[in-house]
Amino acid sequence: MRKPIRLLVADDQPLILDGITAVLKRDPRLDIVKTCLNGEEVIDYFKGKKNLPVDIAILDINMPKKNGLDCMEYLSERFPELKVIFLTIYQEEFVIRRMMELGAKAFLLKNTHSRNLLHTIQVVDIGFTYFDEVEEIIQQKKYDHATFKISNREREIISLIVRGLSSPEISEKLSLSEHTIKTHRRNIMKKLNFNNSAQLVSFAKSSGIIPE
Amino acid sequence: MRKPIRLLVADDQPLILDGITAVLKRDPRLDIVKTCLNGEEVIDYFKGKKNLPVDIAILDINMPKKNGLDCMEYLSERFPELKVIFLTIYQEEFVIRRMMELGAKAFLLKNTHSRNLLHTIQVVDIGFTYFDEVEEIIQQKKYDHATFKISNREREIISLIVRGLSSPEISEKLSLSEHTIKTHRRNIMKKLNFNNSAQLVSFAKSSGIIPE
DNA sequence: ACAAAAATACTCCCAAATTGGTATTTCAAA
DNA sequence: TTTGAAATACCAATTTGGGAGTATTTTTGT
Repeated sequence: MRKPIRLLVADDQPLILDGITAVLKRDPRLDIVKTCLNGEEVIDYFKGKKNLPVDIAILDINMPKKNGLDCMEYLSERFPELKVIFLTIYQEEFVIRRMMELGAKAFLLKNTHSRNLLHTIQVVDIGFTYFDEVEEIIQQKKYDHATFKISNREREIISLIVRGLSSPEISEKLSLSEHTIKTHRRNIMKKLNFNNSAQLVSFAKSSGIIPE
Repeated sequence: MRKPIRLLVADDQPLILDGITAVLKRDPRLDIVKTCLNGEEVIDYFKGKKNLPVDIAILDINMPKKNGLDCMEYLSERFPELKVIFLTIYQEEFVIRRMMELGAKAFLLKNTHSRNLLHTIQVVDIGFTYFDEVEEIIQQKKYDHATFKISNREREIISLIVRGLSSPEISEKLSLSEHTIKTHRRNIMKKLNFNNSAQLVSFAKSSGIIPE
């Protein structure tokens, strides 16, 4: 018999991690070597390992501490042979681009069926790639390239707006002039092509562009 | 041996539904009678049934078609003996209040461990209730009775705000005076205790109070 | 070292949102 | 049937947000 495929699975929700693990355990060709609840755990696991301890890492993108993309960035330097499959509920273009840039082997939306996950693992193991719905996602996106040209400061301000802070409150919190915040807001609105903050918050919430 | 506990499980993400099901199947005292991917499926399953077909329904709150709360509202009229356990990633006071109002037997955050879910099922089966972290959630926000008294019209307006419409646009769309919209907005903000619409949108998006 | 991008900060103007008060009509429940 | 809630609509005051223009400093990439 072939050697089983060694897997690492990371998801920040224990129940879901347990669930995915339970599904995978039903397949005897798979060996779940390690499960992690956040990105730091993933990195810690690989730290100090001389040889590649798993064949495939299945990573949730949105995780506390370090997200899945950050993990992969770190890991693929040290272990270029490691194959990574991403799992996420979000389908944002900038995330997909980043993921492909990093050399991910597969991408699955969380609303997939478990047989798809099992199938993808097999396919990736023998060297293929699989990107679920990615073409549709990239095509149907109306936001232009500006979307992922949001700067870190802008992202930070979006995050505070989403958390319900007003401009005066943001300027207070960041120790900046209220004028500066207004400029940032204006630039954000222009880049993303919105006319009011409700649209911005709505977008930010559904897209996952904002951490947490 | 005791009769197994008959379960219905509903979650809109197939992988997670599969995962939860796989976890539950490991316990021989449990019998997963039916799984559903949305609220309509749940209701359809009960429709036409004379006798209660399951003992406990485990419902995700945020589901397309009909959400978990709507499901329970419908089901508990016809099957008051049905025990409902809610699963959600959100912990909005509004939702919890509504859930308790409807007579839910338990509430679990999705970041719980699977052993908690198994334990909760046992506990609920013998007639107890279990509300995960609910006291903390409710305590830290002083409850204003108005919270879940958002009217249908108000809900409709929240929905339009979330979709990015301004007050003039809403008044246009609903053929109402702009004054009326302003009054509704004021009442909404007061009832939910928010100071700006970003907070409202953020809340609406997270809590799932708005049917998409 | 230099050019480009990001971050900072100011001007002015207007539209929209927020907060307060008041009042009428409609409708369902007690 | 009457009470109360919901939906409608107005007036007024203030704050915040959105749009346009400009400019300086700081950081980043080549």
